[in-house]
Amino acid sequence: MQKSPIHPFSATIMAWYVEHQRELPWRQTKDPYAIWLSEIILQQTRVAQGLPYYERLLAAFPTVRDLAEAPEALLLRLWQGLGYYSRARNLQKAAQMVMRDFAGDFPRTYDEIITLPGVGPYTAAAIASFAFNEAKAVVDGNVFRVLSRVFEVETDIVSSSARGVFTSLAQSLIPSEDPAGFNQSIMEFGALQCTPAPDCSVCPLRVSCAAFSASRVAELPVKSKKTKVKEIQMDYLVIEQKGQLLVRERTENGIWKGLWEFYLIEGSLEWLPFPRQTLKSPPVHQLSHRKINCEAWHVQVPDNFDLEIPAGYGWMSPTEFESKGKPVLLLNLITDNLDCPILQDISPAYL
DNA sequence: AAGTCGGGGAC
DNA sequence: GTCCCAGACTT
Repeated sequence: MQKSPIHPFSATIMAWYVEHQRELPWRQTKDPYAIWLSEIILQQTRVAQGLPYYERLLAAFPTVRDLAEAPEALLLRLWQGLGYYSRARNLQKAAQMVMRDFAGDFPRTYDEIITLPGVGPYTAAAIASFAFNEAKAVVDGNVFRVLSRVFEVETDIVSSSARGVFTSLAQSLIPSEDPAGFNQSIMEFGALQCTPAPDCSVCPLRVSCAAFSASRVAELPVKSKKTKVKEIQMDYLVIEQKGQLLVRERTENGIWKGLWEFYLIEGSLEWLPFPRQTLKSPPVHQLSHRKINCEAWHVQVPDNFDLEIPAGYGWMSPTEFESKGKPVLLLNLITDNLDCPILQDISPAYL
């Protein structure tokens, strides 16, 4: 088998990487479990935001067995504040699959790794290359940006064909000698040098970058879609009786599944004949796909009143509620109303 | 192919 | 305000 010479692009970014790489903990290990954990955390998440979660989760669950056997509620509490909570649920499903289907030994090939829930083409390529040096090119947001500019690829990165186009290109550039180094290099290059608004004056690819030569750096990559934001209302009653709170787990599919919340007002609340004290409303909770307006009230139910418990809800002590994962919206609600005594007993800390 | 799913940082 | 981040899953 003939060894193809390394492409100038690959040589340049890999040399750049040697000089400019950040020291990140998941780059110091070959443990596929730790690498997998880091990749799930970093999906659609900046390094700075994910880093403390990686340290904390790896300390709490040092092995895939520890993760597989953990209570899901604990995992979601540790994931609190990171968002995309299905990542955490899939993470544990995958850990249990590794224990059951792979005898506790993390799968070693791209084709096996991608069968794990929560692991798609990007993550499987990342794990296979970083942990096992399999020559599978990663394609993430950084790779779209770098390759679209350097080679002036105008394929809309939102289109269904984009992944195939960019994967083929990246795969043609990956050197068989060091797939892991190439993958790390191109992503780090996109994260630090070829950023959305780059400083091309210090770029080592300046002379060979097609977009720079054509003064089209700002136009690439092409991305057509713009997500529209729906505005919704979520009002809460902090219902208290005998030092307990009326709360529930969000079990339905959708936003915040697996997290816990106070009594959510969906329609009218005529069923509750008690005075309410207005709580300070958190500012508008802005998500990438939702704009959530929130109002909240505190209700003290007399000890001797036999309240009819709404379906799905139950009484819980503030201490136990603290141990559950909660949306940041609720953490903000708690933080903003610490003059309400029962809310003082719920630590609003993320970590 | 389009929609859903969080939260936050950079500009 | 806009963009997008080491994307994957559902419909």
